[in-house]
Amino acid sequence: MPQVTPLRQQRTNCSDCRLATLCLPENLDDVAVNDLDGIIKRPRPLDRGAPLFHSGGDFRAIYAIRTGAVKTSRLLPNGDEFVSGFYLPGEVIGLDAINYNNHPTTAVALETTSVCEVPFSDLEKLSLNRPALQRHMMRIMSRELATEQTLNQVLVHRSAEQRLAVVLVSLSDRFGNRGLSPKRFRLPMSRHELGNYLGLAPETMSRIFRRLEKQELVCTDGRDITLLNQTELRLLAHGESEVPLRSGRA
Amino acid sequence: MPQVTPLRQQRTNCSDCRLATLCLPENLDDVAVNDLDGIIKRPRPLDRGAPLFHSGGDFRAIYAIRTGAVKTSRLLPNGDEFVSGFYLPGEVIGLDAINYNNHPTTAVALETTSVCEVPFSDLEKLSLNRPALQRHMMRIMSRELATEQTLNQVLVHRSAEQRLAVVLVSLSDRFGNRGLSPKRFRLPMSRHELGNYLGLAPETMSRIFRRLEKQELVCTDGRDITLLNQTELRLLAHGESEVPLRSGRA
DNA sequence: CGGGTGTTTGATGTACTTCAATATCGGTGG
DNA sequence: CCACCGATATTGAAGTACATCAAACACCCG
Repeated sequence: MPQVTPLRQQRTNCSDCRLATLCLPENLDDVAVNDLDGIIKRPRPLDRGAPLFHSGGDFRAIYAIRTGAVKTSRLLPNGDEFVSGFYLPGEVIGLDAINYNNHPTTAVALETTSVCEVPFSDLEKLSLNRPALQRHMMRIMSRELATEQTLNQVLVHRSAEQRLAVVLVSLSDRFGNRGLSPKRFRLPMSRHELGNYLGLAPETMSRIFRRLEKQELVCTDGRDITLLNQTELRLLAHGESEVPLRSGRA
Repeated sequence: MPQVTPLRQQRTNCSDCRLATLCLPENLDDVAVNDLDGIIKRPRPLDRGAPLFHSGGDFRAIYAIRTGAVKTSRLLPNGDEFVSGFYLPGEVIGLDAINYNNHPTTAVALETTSVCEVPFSDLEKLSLNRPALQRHMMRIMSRELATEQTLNQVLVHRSAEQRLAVVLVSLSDRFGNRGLSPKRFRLPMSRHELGNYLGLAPETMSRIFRRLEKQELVCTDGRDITLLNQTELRLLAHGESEVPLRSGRA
């Protein structure tokens, strides 16, 4: 597109994107990157609360987040919402829709969010001739799978305090990998949403946060979080602290 | 291999396998099936308790179960075991190892079990030229991902009774799809293992089973299960019963 | 027929939920 | 800029589902 690029849309191709190391396979050659770039759409940013796709909606594309944050959730017939994930820049959503050809979850922007839209049929065709790309797709999905399994076990076998420690550490790592501070960050989601994700009541969230503060592990100011003692927080998250596990015996 | 096949090893290729509809993509032509068949190894059956692979072990292959049952679990440094999944004939394990190139879980046979071993590097090469196969791999992983997410929400947001209902229904469906009775089946795992998987103490498992029996939903005799009222059990499992959810409010 | 494992049952404890009320934040308009 | 409002967060008191402890019981394979 040899035309004037609006100021807002700098960095609209993969080769310039500073998230490329997270998004793209390492050993993808320039030609392949260009091909990939060719199929990617970059829709205008979503406002806070705007849906990226709806539960039950047709599956057409997967999405890589460029800026902002997204939550995915399932809506039950009775109106209950179950939050299933939070996604940050460089992360990919929609992979769980490939099999049934429609999205099991609804994805909503938690703040102003811009994404790369990758039409899946194009991606499939492209990856047929690109070993690196095919492998990358499998790796992303495999990683997601392993993460989800780990999460499962955390949620099932660990106390509220440990669950919260786990997400805080996870967010810290993810912010860190994106060049932001792993010590101080702002939660993109409400306590309510975070609690829902962890299977905890908002009141419990509040109490647990206060408990972590009393232990001088974290310091909170609304959604702003400061990790005061990462080492100890990680021990807590990994269940290697003195605190016993829930249902920990064998 | 034009040589005499031992009696035990009947049905040693994909085209004859009655699980092919579960295992293989629908629109894979005969040539492709033969190629696939060429890379698959069929090791001798595993005895009850024998490991298929170990946590931390090198990732070389994924495995499709032919007969028997397998459980996967993570072992914590302190000796605790977290059961992460149960797998039946036609199901594939090891996909979570692709990304980090080693297995996050240990897989153990719950009864005498035979598997198809699919070396992953061969599979990758093969699927480069086979759109149907590449798509199939993605679909399997996508399905696994969606399943895992659903499970997450079940475990986090639902009561012990509903969790048990969910696995029973799941097992019923899976046995049904494999040509076995969806009403009567034998659990391949102990109550302890099932409880661990669901995040429940064995004592709780026992009590919940008795509760389901009192409600005339199921009938148990050790590991033998009979589903007496599938409709109601499914309602319970899907949270549409009168029984309230745990932490159900939005 | 024993002993180890897996299951059941009861009594007690507790982590988390739920309910209810108050406090704080973030935005909007006077 | 402050007043106001709804949404979000906090705090306390009471209830409950499940874990834990302890002991009896069934089962299976030697």
